[in-house]
Amino acid sequence: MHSFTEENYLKAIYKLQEANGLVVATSALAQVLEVHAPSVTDMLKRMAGKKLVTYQKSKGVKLTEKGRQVAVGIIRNHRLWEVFLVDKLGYKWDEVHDLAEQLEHIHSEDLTNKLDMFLGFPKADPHGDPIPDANGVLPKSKAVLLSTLKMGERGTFTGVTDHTPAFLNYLDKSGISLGNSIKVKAIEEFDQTYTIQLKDKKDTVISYKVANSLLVNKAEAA
Amino acid sequence: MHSFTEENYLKAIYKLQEANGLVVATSALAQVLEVHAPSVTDMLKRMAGKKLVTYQKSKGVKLTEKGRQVAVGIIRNHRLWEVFLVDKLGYKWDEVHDLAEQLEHIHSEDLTNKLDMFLGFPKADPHGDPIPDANGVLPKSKAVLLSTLKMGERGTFTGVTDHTPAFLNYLDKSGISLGNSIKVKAIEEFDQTYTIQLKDKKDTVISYKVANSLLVNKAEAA
DNA sequence: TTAATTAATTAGGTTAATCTAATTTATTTT
DNA sequence: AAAATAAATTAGATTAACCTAATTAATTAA
Repeated sequence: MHSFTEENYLKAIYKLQEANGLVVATSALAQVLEVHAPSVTDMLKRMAGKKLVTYQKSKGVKLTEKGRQVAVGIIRNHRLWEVFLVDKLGYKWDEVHDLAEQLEHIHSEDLTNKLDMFLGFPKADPHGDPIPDANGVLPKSKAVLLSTLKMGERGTFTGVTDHTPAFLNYLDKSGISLGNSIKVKAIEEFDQTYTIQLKDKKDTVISYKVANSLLVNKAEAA
Repeated sequence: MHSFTEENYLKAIYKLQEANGLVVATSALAQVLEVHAPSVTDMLKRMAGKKLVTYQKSKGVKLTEKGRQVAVGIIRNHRLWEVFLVDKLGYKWDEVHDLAEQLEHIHSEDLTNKLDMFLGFPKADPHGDPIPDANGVLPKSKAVLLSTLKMGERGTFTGVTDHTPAFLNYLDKSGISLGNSIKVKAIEEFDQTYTIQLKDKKDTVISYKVANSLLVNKAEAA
């Protein structure tokens, strides 16, 4: 079995690879894992020895297929436990991340699958992030940033790109919840402030920063 | 926070203290933790430094109050997770131990308490072992071994002292389940084999070994 | 394209948790 | 009580995961 540390490296590499391209830099890993660069170099060598990553000196790392499987498995665990915490235990969506960081390392495929069933095979976690299936397949999402919509366009709010409690709380406070349909009423040219209309609600003004952190499934043009 | 290793030592010391008396021997710990004696000596010194145990060279260890609190907290976690696994995920009582050994180390009192509530504040785990409350108080049980009952006496089966899957499976196979009322119909003098009557069932013959691994709440004499 | 800057690696250490082999301390047995 | 046995400790190593300081490699700027 893999250590928690290895699993955290794998997850971090996976996420950086998704976000920024093929190869991941030592410094990027050091930053997200909150360790110093030489520790990363060290660890990557060990992980390369276990065929979890391909590592080329001073060139960065990539996951091997084996590494990707492990990484996706952990993400699956994480997101399922988040659903459990919110749906079953009554946690709020901004409270579950740290607990899920612990729970994701429980080693049992069987438990994961039983949990999945218990939760009713959810397709996304409380933040709208897709849950990989038992084979490690992630549903391809067609969601786009709200900030890419033009005047008059509509969509359904399906996820966030900023997972900080601060941002999630802001959304709660503003009455913006997953599943809401949103229409762009106006975009201020000067500072790209968005005026949006939430289903059955009066218009709300959000900053570009916010619009750029919300994922929506764009409604088909009528 | 304490490491998983420390927590496992604390739990082991707690259980040995309960079972065998005040002070726990290095060798006993080495055996249950499946490590070698010098590792135990080493660890005990470090734990004594953290005031989790009182350790006297060559004299054995005891938990401090602080150590006891941590140990009982872990046992609380363990047993609550076992209830979760059986009641919510559909595991059998002989399958949950190893998973609970992992889950017990999730660090969050709040999670433990929310889980407790979600499960309906169970008083015992699937094997009948009592669950400590949020203050670390364990309900005192008056259960006795079935092997201490005399001819004609009755009781309710409330727990086991042998938690091995093999034994638990044997009980399943024999139709002996937690909560069953049991009456001693006969005790064979020669080998102490018990003939017992299960509620609504025909008589069953069990060995002394089995009778000595079953806990019952003795019925008051009418 | 050389110089300056930034990123990554090597070298050498630390800590927790383990090990084996050797020694010391306790407990039994004669 | 001395000898034999068993239990515990010390001594010295190992491994994973981290660190700082020094060096080398890669990138960017002049």
